[in-house]
Amino acid sequence: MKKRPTIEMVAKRAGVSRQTVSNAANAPHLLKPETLRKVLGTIDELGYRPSHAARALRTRSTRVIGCRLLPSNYGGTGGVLDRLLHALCDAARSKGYDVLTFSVPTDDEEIAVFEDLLRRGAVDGFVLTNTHHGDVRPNWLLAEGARFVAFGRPWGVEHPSHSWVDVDGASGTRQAVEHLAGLGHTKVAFLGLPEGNGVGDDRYRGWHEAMSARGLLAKATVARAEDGIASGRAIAEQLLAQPNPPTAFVCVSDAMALGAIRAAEDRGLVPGRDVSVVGFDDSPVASVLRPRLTSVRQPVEAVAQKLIEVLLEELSGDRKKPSRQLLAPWLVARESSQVAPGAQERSQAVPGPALPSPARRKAAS
Amino acid sequence: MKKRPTIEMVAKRAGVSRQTVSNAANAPHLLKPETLRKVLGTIDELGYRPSHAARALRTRSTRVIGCRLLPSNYGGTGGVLDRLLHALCDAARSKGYDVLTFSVPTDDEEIAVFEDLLRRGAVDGFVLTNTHHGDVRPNWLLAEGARFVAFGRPWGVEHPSHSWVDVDGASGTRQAVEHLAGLGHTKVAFLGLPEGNGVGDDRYRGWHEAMSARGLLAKATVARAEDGIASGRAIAEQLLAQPNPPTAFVCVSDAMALGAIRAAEDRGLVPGRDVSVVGFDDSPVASVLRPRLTSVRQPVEAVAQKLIEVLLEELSGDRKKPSRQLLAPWLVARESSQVAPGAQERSQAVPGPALPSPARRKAAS
DNA sequence: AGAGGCGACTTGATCGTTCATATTCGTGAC
DNA sequence: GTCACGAATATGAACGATCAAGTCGCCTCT
Repeated sequence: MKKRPTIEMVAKRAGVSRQTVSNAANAPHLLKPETLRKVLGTIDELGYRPSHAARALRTRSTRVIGCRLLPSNYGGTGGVLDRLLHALCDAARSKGYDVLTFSVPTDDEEIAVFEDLLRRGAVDGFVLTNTHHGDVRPNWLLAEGARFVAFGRPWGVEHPSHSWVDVDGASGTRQAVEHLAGLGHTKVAFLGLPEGNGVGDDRYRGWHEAMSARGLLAKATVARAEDGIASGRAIAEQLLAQPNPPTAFVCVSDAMALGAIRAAEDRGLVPGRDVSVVGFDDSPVASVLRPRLTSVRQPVEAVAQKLIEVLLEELSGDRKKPSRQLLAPWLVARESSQVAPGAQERSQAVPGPALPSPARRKAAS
Repeated sequence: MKKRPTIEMVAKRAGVSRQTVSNAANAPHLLKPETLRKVLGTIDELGYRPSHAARALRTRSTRVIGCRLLPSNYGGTGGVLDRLLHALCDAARSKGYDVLTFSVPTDDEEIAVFEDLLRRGAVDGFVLTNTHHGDVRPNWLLAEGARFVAFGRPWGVEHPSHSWVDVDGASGTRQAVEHLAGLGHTKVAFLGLPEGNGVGDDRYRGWHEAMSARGLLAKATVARAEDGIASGRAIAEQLLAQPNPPTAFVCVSDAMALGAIRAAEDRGLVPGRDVSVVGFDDSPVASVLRPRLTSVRQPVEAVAQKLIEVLLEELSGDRKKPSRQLLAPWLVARESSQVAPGAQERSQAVPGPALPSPARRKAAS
C-alpha cells in the first residue's frame, strides 16, 4: 500500500498553509487566481485526494449512501432492482457519492443494518426499495431521524412524511390497454395480485380506467393470484376456459405474463397470434422468450437520478416538506402482442422478429 | 439525525477511561472480568458503536471492500455476478466488512475509480471480477501496492503474483459430457468461444478431456463464436446441417445453449427429446425456458466466502505467496438433456417436469 | 493620521478513535 | 523496609481533514 499524500504535504510543497489547500478544493473563490493555479497544480502533481476518513470525521458526512441489495428473482421486480442499482451507483458517483450495499433476507434485519451503519456513522442516508403495505422501515427511519428516500410509494399511508420516487404503474397498464385496443382487442383480461398489494392495485387501476374509458369493461375479466409463473398460468388457464375467453392479457408482472403464455400454449393457442400478452417490468427474460414479450418498461435511470437528487436535498438539511416524484413508464412492443384474431389492424404496427435496439418511448397514451 | 454516543460518553458513564472502553471492545482480555462486564453493559445501554470515520482515520483501515458492478447481461456470466454480489455482501458483513459498489463501462474507468477510492482511503481492497486475457487491472493494482483478490484466474499469465479464486470450468464441462454419455449420447458437440478466451478455453478443455477419455472424440464436432443467443444459434445450425449431426450440445454458456435450442427448433427437432443441450452458469433464464435448461451451476456462495477469506488474509499484511483456490461447479439436470434417441437409458435419471428445489451436487464425476 | 474594512492567507482547536506511554496499586523477594 | 514487577487502568499524542478565529497588508474614508 503506497503512502497517500496528505494536505500538509501539498501545503508544504506549494508553499501555502493547509487551509489554503483545503480552500482550493472546497472554496476556490477565496484564493487569488495565481495561488489557486499553483495549489491545484501541486494537488494534481502529487495526486492528492482528501482522506475520506478525516473529512468524514470532521464534517460528519460520509458521502456514502446505503442501499439494500434485493434478490433478483425473475418473478417480481428483480430485474428492475438490478438495473436500478447500476443507475444508482452511476448517479451517486456523478454527485460525488458512493453506494454501500448489503444483502439481508428480511425487513427486520435490514433495520438492524440501518442501525449499525447509522451508529457507526458509515453512511449519510439510505435508498429504500420494495416499499409495501405495512412497511415498518420508514417509520423506524423517521423516528431515528435518518435521511432517506424510498423507491416506491408509502402504500396505505395517508400523509407520508418522507420523500419518495415511484413509477406510475397505472400509466403503464393504461398504455398496455391502449396498445391492445389499438390492435383491435376488445376482450382484454387483467392478471393481477391479490388486493391490498400497493403495486398490484395501482397497476389494476390503470387497466380499469383505460378499459372503462374505452367502454370495454363489460367484456373484461380479472383474475388475481400471488406473483409467479405457476400461479399466473393457473389463473390464465381459468380465464381461457370460460366461454368467450379474452384475446389479450394485461399482466401485473412478466412472471404472470409468462404464465399466461404457458396457459395459452397449454390450450393449443399460439401466444402472440391467438392470444396477446403484455407483461410488466421488461425483465431480462422478456426479450429472450419466444414469443418475445411485450412489456412495460420502467424508466430506471431517471428514477435513480431522481432518487439521488431528492436524497441529496434531504441530506442538505433544509427540512422542507417531503418530495414526491411519479415517473411514467413506457411500453415496449414485441411479438407477444399482435392484431386481434379477426380484427383489422388500426394503428399499432406489429414489430418484426428482429428488433436490434428495442424501441423506446413507444407509448400509446 | 440523532446524536451518536461517543466513547467518551461511555467512559464517563461507566466510570472508566476512554482506553478501557476501547479495550473492552478490541482487547477484552486486558480487563478485569468485573470491569469488562460493567463497560459492556454501558456500551449496550447507550447503543455505542465506534465511529467508522474516527477509527478509520486512526487505524488506516476502513473495513470496506470495493467491487465493480457488472452489467447483468444474460448472455455472459451476468446472472452469476449478481448472485456473487449478494453472497459477497453476506460474507463480508459476517466478517465485519462492508461492500462499496460502483458501476463503470470499461476497465480503464474502473482503474480510475480504483485510484480515486485508494487515494481517498475509502476502501481497504478490491474484489476483481471478469478477469480476462490481457487484463491491465491486476498489474495496475500490483504496481499501486493495493490489496485485492480476483474472481477468475489471471488468464495468460505465467506466474501470477496475486491471489485468485475461480470455478473449475473444465470440471463443469466434464460433468456435462459424463451426464450426456450416461444418457447414451455419443455424438456430443461443443459450442464454444473463439480461442484465446480464458474461460472459453478452460471449458473446452473439460469437454475435450472427457470426450477423449470416453473415446468419443472421433465423432465430436466443435464450433466457436462470440457469446450470444444469435451466434450460438448460427453455429449450432451449421453443426446440425452436417451429415450425421450431433445429438447433444455442451455449451460454453446459457446464451449459447439457448441458441442451440432455437437452432434445433428451426429444424423441426424437439429440444430435449431429439437434441440434448447443456448450458453453463445456470442463469435465471435456464429454469424458465421451455424446455428448462440443464446447466452447470457455479458454487457462488463458496466462491464469495473464499474471496473474502483470501482478501482478509491479504489485508492482514503478512505478505506471503498468493493464494489460489479452484472450486468445482456442479450439474443441474433439467429437461433439456434426455436419453439419446434410440439409446437405452443407462444411468442418469431424467428429471420430471416439477423440481421445486433444484437438485444440488448432482455431479457426475 | 488613525480608524475601519476587506481580501488573502495562516494558525489553533476540534472531530472520535487508537497507539504509545504513563501511573497506580498490590504482592512477593531479598 | 524497599525494590522490582506485573496487572489494570489512565493520560497525552497522534491520524488528516475542516471550522472558527486569527494576522497582515493595503486601500478608503473622515
